[in-house]
Amino acid sequence: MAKKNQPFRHPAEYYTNPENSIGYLARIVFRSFSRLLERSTLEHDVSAGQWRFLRQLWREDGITQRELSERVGMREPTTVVALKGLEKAGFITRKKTAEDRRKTFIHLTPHAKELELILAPLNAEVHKVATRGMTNEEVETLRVLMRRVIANLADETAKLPTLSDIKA
Amino acid sequence: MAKKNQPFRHPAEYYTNPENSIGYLARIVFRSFSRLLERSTLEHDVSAGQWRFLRQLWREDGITQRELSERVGMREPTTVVALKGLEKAGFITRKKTAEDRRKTFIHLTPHAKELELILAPLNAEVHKVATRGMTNEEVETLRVLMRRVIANLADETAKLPTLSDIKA
DNA sequence: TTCCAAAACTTAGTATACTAAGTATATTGG
DNA sequence: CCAATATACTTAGTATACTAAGTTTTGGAA
Repeated sequence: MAKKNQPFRHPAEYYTNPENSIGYLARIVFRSFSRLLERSTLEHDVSAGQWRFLRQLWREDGITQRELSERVGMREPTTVVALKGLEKAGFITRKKTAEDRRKTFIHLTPHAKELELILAPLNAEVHKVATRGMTNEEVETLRVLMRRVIANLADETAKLPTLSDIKA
Repeated sequence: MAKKNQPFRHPAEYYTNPENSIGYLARIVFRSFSRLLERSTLEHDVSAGQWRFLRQLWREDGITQRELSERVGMREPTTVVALKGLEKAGFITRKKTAEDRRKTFIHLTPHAKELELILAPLNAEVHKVATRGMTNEEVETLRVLMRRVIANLADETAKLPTLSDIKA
């Protein structure tokens, strides 16, 4: 990092105040959002973690585990564990084909499909609460800026080798 | 929620696209940020989780566990576990006083104090990467909007009883 | 055709974070 | 004063998420 000698936006001390740190603020937004959402979804026996995978499957049913991982933004071992739980709870089934026996396709059960009508509005409710008092423009600005931060960090992460790459 | 009949900002389907969800975007920002930061801090044997507590202690040394939990935005059991690790690693010491024997005060070791000079700039670096191509105004707007979302969610969470409160 | 590399998933081990319920100490109301 | 409540922390159990290192299957190059 910092190969070019660009000036820092602020001195390092500035970020010791968590309220100034994008990372800290994002964590609190995420956890608060998740906690509130889970209060509603748990009444339908769906945890916040499960909800994240169901949301994607409502959009695209029958994709592979790897595709699902990418869309949800989780690593594959996380997906393996989550799918075990979803399968056990009767929300999904896993199917193998002769075409490519490495792949596992994930399908929603009828029950899980029905849940969309109940659970999707609960998410919209939390969104409404989270953005109370904000204009549509402000909400869209927030999204746009977060996406830019995500893109910036993804670029940098792709650039840098991991610790294990270095050791190898 | 939704006691007043305010209109929804968008239909529920809108949020099935993760890219439109504040919660999803905040999670990805948080994890990307955390991952990149940890790459640097791990070289000094500090994990991302430990870093969060150290950052607060650099600001306020000698506070109680409860105060530390609040400032860092974690629940107390999380703090207990984190402090065990920090103590074992030689970053903090815990002190009891006769004044109030319930309280535990957390103090940085000299080594941990020295680390601030090394680790604080690493955080500033990640911040620089995360906000690359953004103006100071945009960065400040992002912070302000995230703080508003946090305040909105905190209000709502305080209002609602938890599941266990209902059962009690 | 066979061997090597890549792709898809799993397993193992760990860190982070929570809720619920417990212990010990302090404070407060009757 | 003392019982009830509140405060501060801990323990137990679980969910979420990761990295590193497997296994199995496929595809491609020699």
